[in-house]
Parts: sequence; structure tokens; C-alpha cells
Amino acid sequence: MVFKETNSSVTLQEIASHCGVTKGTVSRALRGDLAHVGPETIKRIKTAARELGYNPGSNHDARRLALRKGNRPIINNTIGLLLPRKYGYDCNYYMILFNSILEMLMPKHFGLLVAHICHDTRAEDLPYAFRRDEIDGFIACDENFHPYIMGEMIKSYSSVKRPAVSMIYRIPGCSSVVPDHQMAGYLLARHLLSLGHRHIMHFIPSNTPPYHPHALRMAGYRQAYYEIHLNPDSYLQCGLLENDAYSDVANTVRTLIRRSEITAVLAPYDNYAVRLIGLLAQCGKRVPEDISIVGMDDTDPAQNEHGENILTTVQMPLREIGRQAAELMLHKVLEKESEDITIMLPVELMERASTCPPRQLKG
Amino acid sequence: MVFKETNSSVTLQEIASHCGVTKGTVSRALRGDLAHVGPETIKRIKTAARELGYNPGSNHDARRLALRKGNRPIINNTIGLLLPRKYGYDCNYYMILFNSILEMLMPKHFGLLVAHICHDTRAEDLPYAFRRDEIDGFIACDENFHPYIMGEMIKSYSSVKRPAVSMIYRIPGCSSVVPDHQMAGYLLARHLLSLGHRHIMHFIPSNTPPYHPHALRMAGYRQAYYEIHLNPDSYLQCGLLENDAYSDVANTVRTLIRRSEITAVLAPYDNYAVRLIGLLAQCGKRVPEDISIVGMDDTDPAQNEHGENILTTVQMPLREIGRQAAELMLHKVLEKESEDITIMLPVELMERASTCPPRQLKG
DNA sequence: TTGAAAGCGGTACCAA
DNA sequence: TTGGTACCGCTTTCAA
Repeated sequence: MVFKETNSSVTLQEIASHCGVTKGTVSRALRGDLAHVGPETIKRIKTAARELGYNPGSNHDARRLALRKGNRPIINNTIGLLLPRKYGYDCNYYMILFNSILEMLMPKHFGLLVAHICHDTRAEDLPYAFRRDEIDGFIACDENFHPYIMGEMIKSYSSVKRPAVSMIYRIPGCSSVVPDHQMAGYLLARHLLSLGHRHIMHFIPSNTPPYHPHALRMAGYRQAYYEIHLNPDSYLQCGLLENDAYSDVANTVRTLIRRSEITAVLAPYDNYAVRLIGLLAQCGKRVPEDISIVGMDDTDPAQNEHGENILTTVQMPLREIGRQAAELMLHKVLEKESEDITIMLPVELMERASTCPPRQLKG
Repeated sequence: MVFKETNSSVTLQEIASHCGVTKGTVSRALRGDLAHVGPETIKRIKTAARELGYNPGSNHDARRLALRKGNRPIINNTIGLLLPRKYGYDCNYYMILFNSILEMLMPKHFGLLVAHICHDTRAEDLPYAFRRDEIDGFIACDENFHPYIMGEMIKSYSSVKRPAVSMIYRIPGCSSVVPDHQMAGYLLARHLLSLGHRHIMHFIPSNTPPYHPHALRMAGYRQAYYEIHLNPDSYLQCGLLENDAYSDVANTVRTLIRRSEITAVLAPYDNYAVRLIGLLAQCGKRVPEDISIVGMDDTDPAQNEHGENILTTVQMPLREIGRQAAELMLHKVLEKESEDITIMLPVELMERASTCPPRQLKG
């Protein structure tokens, strides 16, 4: 790590004395107020500032304080990131989003201020920095994120409305960067149907609100059935998805053994599929010979004895989602663009070895 | 998400007018300056503040500005976190550290401001917020982190010395929270030696500086040999560890096939071991029958066909490291404790199925 | 084009 | 114990 000298205790007043002008002139000059200060003066003052080692960022407080008078916004160069607090199997998922956002922010010297949120997070649970208007906007990745409430919260701490961007979840009232959830569901279901599967297990609860990724995914499943003139209600079988994924998987295995007409599973996420494959093996069921399994996200591999990933799944463009969310946020902050837009990014079917035609069609 | 009203535009002056006192008195009262303001007045003023919805955090700028006069420190309720920018196989590793720090910080309403660093990161590459003294201290996890340089950097932006805590790497000049690297190496080597292995491959380059985790790990390897009166130099074989882990693993496989006296591998980290096992299988070598492999960290599983994790490795207390680093930092910030200490946390050998006695000793 | 001065919202000193 | 006041460093209005 390299270190270069700048003296943060230098003030506008010192530069002013040095140049024989007043601090007001220095203030105008350093901000390049061409309309109100002579070009010659500007050059002289800027040179002096550099020589004295003036650090414009260091007295941010004073600037914020002064700017408040005119109710004018100020750029803090910090973006807030709201993530669910998880220690589960989908850690990779959030780390990719996180890293790709920071990757875009660092070159612009923007920092990322992170907080965990859950469904009952209250404004006063957030770190103080969030409540001091020290951030320029939020990026969130949580189905419970509510931009209106968040917006109101911020407004109560700041006079300015701070932009919000939601990742993964398309949320009305703010910009969103989302994968094509419906296409993801469609591609997987169509893949299984084209192999000959009909009775397929999935994990989308019936009370899913519309616009939720699960609802979109389900719409994709159904679309694949309709396309070949089948009624999805006669074939799609919903499995249990509770909180404790361990017992969930065991329960799913029992269902699969009992209901032998089910020949394929649309797992809710990759790691679920991975553990399902493992548990099925312990029960003497082989994937894909006895049953086909597909995952979702392409974040976790299901390895065979050769170390190859056999999991057929859909790849989510997570890194691209993070990058675009960050870029969108920077644009909103720096260009003061306030329109809410939704960016939908394409997904890709990864055909691997965990799927094949169902047993009865083979022999 | 729940939202509760507080009006951040309320100032001390308004409360003062409301109570018929001056803002100086309100300032003292709200900070509980019992020595200089009457208890009755305090109660009256605090009640008024609550009723008017005064938010003490919201005018942090003004407070910072005022406090600067006396060169007095102020608590920002934000901790900086410096992480290497990685997209590799050890993402889990950093996510666990990250989450466990935030887990400790959130209840205290401290935020975590994250930045990526690498070996040639300069002070001016960091986000502006770092250079404005908006953080109360650093937590770092990078071998290139240099607390003296960082300290000087911070001092050049702030008049106060901000504490630093290093995770994983024991770094002189700041507090550290580290796993027992030497014990980790010792436990794995002793395990392999006790099974009967002698010629063992490892990945510690000879020019590793002392105190580096690798050097400590190596000391542990050697200790295990000495303990049974063997000269480690006659048996330990160093493998190549370059940047591109893919070709590294392939290269290691070639070495193992060529040098048949080598019967076990001390892999540099779990995922390396996982891929090594996979690649060996493709070459017709089975683990552990033909060769024993151990990992390091217990962050990634090597699954067999039953979904069981077979990787013998050492478990690092990552979550505990993050939690203790955060706690230590909070203590330094809130209690102004400045002594540098090192906390060394125990590691645990996880004996699984990727190790067994070498072939020649079996038959 | 520049200078002088009035804030922004606190803290802290000196009198009373 | 309280009031009055002078800052902290910057922006901005109003005069010159």
C-alpha cells in the first residue's frame, strides 16, 4: 500500500491569505465558478491550493452544513447496500452481487455502506450513517425492501429524495435490475418436457404475490406446458419449502419415492438440487437415470466422481446485475436522472448431466 | 419494513425557544451534562426534544464541525472494512468474515463501509468517505495491509489516530484476530504421518516471510516430522502455486503421477483439494485409496456420490474471527482502549474420508 | 470581478 | 446553573 502526503488541515482561509484574497473568492475559484471569478485568479488560487496540499474532501462537514442553508443536495460518494442477513447455502449469490457493485464503485471513489435487513427491519435499526443522509442512494436485494417506506424514511432524515435501485426483485416505485425470471422457468420446464417428462415437482407456493420472482418463474413453467397443449394443473406438483432446508429435502425425497409418477424436479435453487441428488443417492435412486433434477442460478455445482458439474440449471447474470445496478445508481446520483426504469437481463439454460428422458420412455 | 416518524429538521434552537432557554443549555441538557445544568431543566428539555421529534444524529455535520475546534474526536458509528478483490473459489471465506462482522455491528447501529484493496492500493484510490475521517477504525483482511501506512494516511485526513484490526494475518502495529495457523499445519501433517505417509506434497514457497500464515503453517508441518524424529527436508516436496489455479492443479496431478513416492497432499485450500480430487479421478487415481488429500479452512466440501463431504481438513473459526474482530474494534472505539493485542483462536481437525494409510502399507 | 458578512447547527468558554 | 457569544469551514448574497 502506497501513501501520498496531503494535508487535510489546510483551509480555504489559509489559501486566501496566501493569495491575498478572501475565502469567498477561493471557494468560488476552486469550484470553477467562471462566471464570477477571473480566469487568471482561478489559476493562481488553484496552484496555491495544490502547493499547500489542500484536500477538498476533508472538510465535507462544513460544506454540508453550508449547503443545507439553501436546501441544496450534496454528493456524499457513498451508496447504501441493503442485504438480507443469511448464512445459508446461497452466500455465493450475495457475494457476487456485492463484489460486482463495489467493482463499479471503487474507480469513482464511491464507498459501499452495507446493512443487513429483514422483513421487520425498522428505520431505527439501521446504522446511524443511513439516518444522517450520508449516502447518495440505496441498492437493495430483498423481497421485503419497500422503496416508498425507505424513501419516506430517508426524506425524514434528509430534505432530498435519495434514489433506490432494487436487484433481482422488480419493485414498483424504484428502478430495478432483474434477471428474466419467467424465461428461466420456461427454459427449464421446456427442457424437461421436451425430454418427455410430464409429472414434475416444483416449489412455488400458491399464494405467491404477482411480480415475485417465484410467480414469474411459475408463469414460465406453465407457459412451457401450454405451448405443447397440456394443462399444467394436471401435471405440476408443488413440494414443501419451509425454512429448514434439511428436513425439506428429506421430505421431498419421501414424496418422490411415494409418488412414482413424478419423474423430474424443478428445484428452488442449486444447492437444494445438490443436496437432493446426494440424499436420493443414499436412498438408492440415481440422477438422472431414475429421476431428473434441475437447479436454479448456477451458483453451486453438483459434482460427480470426476469432479465435473452435472447440474442442469439456469445461469443468472449475477455479476452483470450488480454492475448494472451500480452503474444505474451512479447515473442517478451524478446525472441527477430520476426516472425509474427496469433493466431485464437474459438468462441461459446450462444443459448438463442431471437430466435425461424418464425411465419408462427409455426401455 | 417498518417506518417511524422523526423530524430531522428540528434544531437545538427550536427546542430552546420552545422551553424558553438558550441553545447552549439545550446542548448541555441533551448530552446529560449533570454538572452544569439542573436536573429539572434536563427533564423538561428532554421531554420537549422528544415531543418535537428531535433527531440527535441528523445534524452530525454541525457537531463534527464544532468538535473540530477543540481537536476532539467524534464517533461516526461507521467501521471501514478492507477486503481483497477476489472472484475466486474462496468467496465463501470472505462472506463469512463479512457477515459475522456486520452481525456484531448492526445492534450497535454501526455501519460497515467496504472497500477493495490490493498490494498497490494507494490512499487516493480509496472511497472519499475513508479520507474524510468518516470512519472510526479499520478492519482489514489482506496480507498487504500495512497499519502504519494506513495510520499515517488517516492521520493526514484526521487529527485522530484511528484503530486498526487485522483478521487472519498477524500484523505488527495493530491488533490482530488470527486462527492458530501453526496448529492447523501441525494437525494435518501429524494426521498424515500417523497414517504412515512420509513423502508429502505441500504448497508453501520457500521465500515466505516469517509471521505469514504460510510460514506458520509450514512450521507446523515441520514440527510434526520432528516429533517423530524425521527430517522434514527429506520428505516434504513443494508444489507450484501460481495465480491460475486451473493449470496449477493440472500441474500438480502430473507431478503426483511422475513422483510415485508421494502418497499425500497438503492442499493450500479446500477448493484446490476439491478440484485436485476431481482431476485425479479423471486420470484414474482414486482418493484416498491411491493418494490422500487434505484441504484447509473447511469452507468447501468435496462430495462423494452420496452427497457426503469426504474432505479431511482443518476448520478455521472464521465466524468467530469476524465477531471478535468487530468486538475488539467496538471496544477500541467506544472505550478508547488503544493497546494492541493479538487474539489467537483454536482450529479443529476435521477427519473425513479423503485420507487413509498409503497403498504400500495396506496390502 | 472581488470583498464583506451572514448564516448552516452545533460546542464551549466566560460572565453573570 | 444559565445566558451570551465566539467559533468550526464552507457557501452565498449583497455591495462595492
